[in-house]
Amino acid sequence: MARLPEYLRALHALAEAGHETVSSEGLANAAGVNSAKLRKDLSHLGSYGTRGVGYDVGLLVDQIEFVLGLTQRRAVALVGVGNLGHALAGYDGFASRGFRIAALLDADPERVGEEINGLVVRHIDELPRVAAEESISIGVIATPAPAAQAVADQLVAVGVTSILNFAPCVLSVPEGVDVRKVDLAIELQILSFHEHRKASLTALPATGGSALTALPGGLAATDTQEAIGT
Amino acid sequence: MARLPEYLRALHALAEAGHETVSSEGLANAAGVNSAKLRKDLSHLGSYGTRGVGYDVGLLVDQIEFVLGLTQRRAVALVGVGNLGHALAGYDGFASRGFRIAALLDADPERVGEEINGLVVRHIDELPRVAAEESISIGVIATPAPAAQAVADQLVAVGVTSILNFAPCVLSVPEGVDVRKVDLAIELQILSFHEHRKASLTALPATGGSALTALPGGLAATDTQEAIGT
DNA sequence: AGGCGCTTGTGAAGACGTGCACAAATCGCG
DNA sequence: CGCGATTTGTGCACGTCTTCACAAGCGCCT
Repeated sequence: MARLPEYLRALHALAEAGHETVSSEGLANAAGVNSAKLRKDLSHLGSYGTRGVGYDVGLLVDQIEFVLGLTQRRAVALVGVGNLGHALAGYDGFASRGFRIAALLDADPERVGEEINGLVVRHIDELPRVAAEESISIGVIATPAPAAQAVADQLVAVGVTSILNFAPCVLSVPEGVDVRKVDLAIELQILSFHEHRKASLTALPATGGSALTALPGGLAATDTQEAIGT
Repeated sequence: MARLPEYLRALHALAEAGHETVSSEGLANAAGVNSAKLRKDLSHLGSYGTRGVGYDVGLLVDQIEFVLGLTQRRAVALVGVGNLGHALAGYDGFASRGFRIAALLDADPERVGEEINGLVVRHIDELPRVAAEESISIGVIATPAPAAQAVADQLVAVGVTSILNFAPCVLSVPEGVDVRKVDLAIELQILSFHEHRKASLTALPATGGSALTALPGGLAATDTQEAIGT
């Protein structure tokens, strides 16, 4: 499930806070989900808590890390060392969550040779050699949109089967290759949609507004963290 | 819907390519979704294409931009000018997609006064004044996790009702405030999960592996762009 | 040993999203 | 004017996800 990493993060936080065990209710709160949902998710893993007590934090961490394939530290190749790529290369959240940036690549000769965080930027054409040196398990694309498809093709060609795409475009990849997309502008636009909806609702509480604003009330973007607590 | 921004991006690309109209099939391909789903989404907007012809690209762009509330250029306050925040401040994708970064804020006095992309970093305590000057409609949190909740509270206090959170933690906000979360490490972990699953499957095609790896086959992360095209 | 409170795991019901398949509608051409 | 090609809009069925509610199990206290 896509929620497992969230549970894992919450569990790490709980472990650091000194908790040995945690109830489904407690973990659900920390992860921002329903407790029943959490229990069902965990039961799908075959993970056993103990009734009347809760889940063993350390054990659960190990189990989830295993399921997520984090027992090995995965090597990541980052392509595109522009604005965003630069930030990603310096983001220490990767290292602390089970990943190792193994290579920085860019097509711009101007950028090749630059050192970021102890890693030297290499030219994208060296990708085959890089892949031979390191066992790249995930490719991250942080290039401009027009270059993204070509980069994806190159990554696939050297055997990468998981790609995280920050470029605002859809990638075409062979079957068996997984692509996840993160588009910062889209996130903002979804928020903008909610803002617009909220504004229309408060401005025209009775009429309901024009046909366009009078969308079904339940029209909500998925994955939005609704209001929690106070 | 969360897919509207994706449609919008595809439409802009089509418009630049010179297309006047587009069929649901064509737009669906460009946006990476099923054509039936696209038609249903568009019909929920009350948007009318013409049968036998398709959708008018320009008209559809206007409609979606209106629904998303992009007719006005929304002001964004970015809090946390660290690694990631710095990149976001310099990301031109925001400006070109309907947003304007109106303020850069940070708690570190060291960073206050720094100029990024023509904007000066101000101290977070100036947030009320900033909010009075500009009509902030969205707040972006790019701080370390421990600071995120406090920042969120401050944003809410000055009337911000939409927050994009890059910090790896869940935020607690009052009802009526929307929070979207983007966690780069989680995206990688989801890919790692797929990698692990694929590896287990090919390694042990018959046995199915241990109880933990033998997850229901349909256990897939949502929002993943499955293989498309060749 | 027995009972009580607490927590997990799960069955069932409902909501929701997805995709097929087809009727209705429009355009172009003879 | 009529017909065929094409494409939208949508009813329907299906699978998935979510949530409630409760039985089963565990530990602690007496």
